[in-house]
Amino acid sequence: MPLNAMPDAPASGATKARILDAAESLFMAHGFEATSLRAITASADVNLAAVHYHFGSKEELFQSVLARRLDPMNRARLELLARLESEAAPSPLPCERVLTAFLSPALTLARDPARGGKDFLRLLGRAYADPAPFIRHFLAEQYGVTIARFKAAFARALPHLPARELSWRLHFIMGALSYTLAGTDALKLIAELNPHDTANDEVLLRRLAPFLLAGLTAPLPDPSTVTRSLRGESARRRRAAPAARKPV
Amino acid sequence: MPLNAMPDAPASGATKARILDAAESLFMAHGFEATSLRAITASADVNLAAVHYHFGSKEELFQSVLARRLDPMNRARLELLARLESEAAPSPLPCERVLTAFLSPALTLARDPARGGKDFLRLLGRAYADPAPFIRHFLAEQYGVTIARFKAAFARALPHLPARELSWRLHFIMGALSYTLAGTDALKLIAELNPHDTANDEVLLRRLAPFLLAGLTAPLPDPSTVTRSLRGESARRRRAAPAARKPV
DNA sequence: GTACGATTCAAACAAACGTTTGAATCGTAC
DNA sequence: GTACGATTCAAACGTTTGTTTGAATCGTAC
Repeated sequence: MPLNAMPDAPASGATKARILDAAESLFMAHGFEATSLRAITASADVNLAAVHYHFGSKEELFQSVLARRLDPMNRARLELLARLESEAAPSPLPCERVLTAFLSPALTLARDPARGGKDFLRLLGRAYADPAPFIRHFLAEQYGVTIARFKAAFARALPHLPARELSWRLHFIMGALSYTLAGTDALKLIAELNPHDTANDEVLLRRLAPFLLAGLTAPLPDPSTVTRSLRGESARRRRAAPAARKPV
Repeated sequence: MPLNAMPDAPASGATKARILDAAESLFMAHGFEATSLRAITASADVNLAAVHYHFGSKEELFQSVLARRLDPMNRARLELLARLESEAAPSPLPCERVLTAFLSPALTLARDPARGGKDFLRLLGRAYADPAPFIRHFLAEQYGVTIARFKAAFARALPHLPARELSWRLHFIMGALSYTLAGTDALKLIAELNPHDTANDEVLLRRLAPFLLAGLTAPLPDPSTVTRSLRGESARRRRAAPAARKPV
């Protein structure tokens, strides 16, 4: 009898893939430490030892879960950036299009080739905030060249921006992006974001992009602007010369 | 012999505080799940059972660690906002000063009353991304009124911005802030941010504020702007009508 | 059918976990 | 000094953890 090529057969050779799917979902929901291998293998309906047979350890499983989708996403980012740059040549690619090249592959992934796209992005958002060395090393290796490439593209688009300022702003962008992707129900903290919005990642990124672009192209900070009113001497100055305030 | 009031005595009544300090540091470094009570009590040099005697459980200890600094910080935020608003009355408080009222107490905390200020902010950044129910419930209760209050202040400063758009942008702000505060060495991913920068939180927030302000006051998103080039038809349009691009 | 590498399985491993217990100790009021 | 509540302590509780083992099973080539 033909045992192979059955679409929903649990005993097919897809044990490895089923472990990856279950692990992705559970790691996303509870984090790396709080997810046990027994919970994963039970959810995937495979034997406990299968994880070590196919992946070697829990940490390697986690890295495989990330790499399965991160790898193609970063490749798509680099390819899209190269394509847009060659189209715009010889003039440098404008800032908002570099940003598009960075965000849109994430959007495509969120819209889910196969299943788990959104779960994965939330997992990725969590991984960014995890200080575990094996996670940080993995992300650094996986993201290093991509970030460097985009940083160079942004530097060309924003020649007036000092390199260190650009580094910080890319850091802020990664923060807003990963936090948004992590999509904890901290949303409910803020307000009446209806379920429609949270479900539609395209709407989400269409709102995120202008926000990030504005921050990226913001004027350079003025040393006296932000921390001025914090020491308690703002009352008199505020009333005396309100027009002296900088239009940040 | 006078056993009390010794500054560095390990046997003083400060057992509870020593547990809080050690827990704050270790929770920051390894997260909630990956930090064991045995590691905490060993670091604090107290008996293992002291945690349950003084706090009841590991989860309640975690909440106490957060509340010890979050409570005063949010109170300072609300008081500063009220002070600035009353100074600006009857005109509404401008956007950048509402943002200042939100950020500067975090800066003050980072500059460390006593010790552990920076460790705590990194811990808080991690907690934002943690989906554990008891953490989310705690943060929602702790932050609910503060966020609502600031949202109202921002709404007065930005009357043209739809309420839902404002909610999203506050969400992005929380993301960039918490990710920055979490301060994982993802910094090293991006670039040559020298140690001086990462050590100086004032510099950090002075760079974060203009970024966030620009995003907050960005023009409303244009439906066709962001996702346009993502489908693959951008080449012809880009060359044909470059002037049609919106100056987002 | 027989042999063999790849895979799955039930069972057990030692270690670490959060939590509980009950006695020992401390500080203070009588 | 005696009594008492608050606190500390060593030890053990039962569970769960990641990992390992060795035999059973499968799929395929001879």
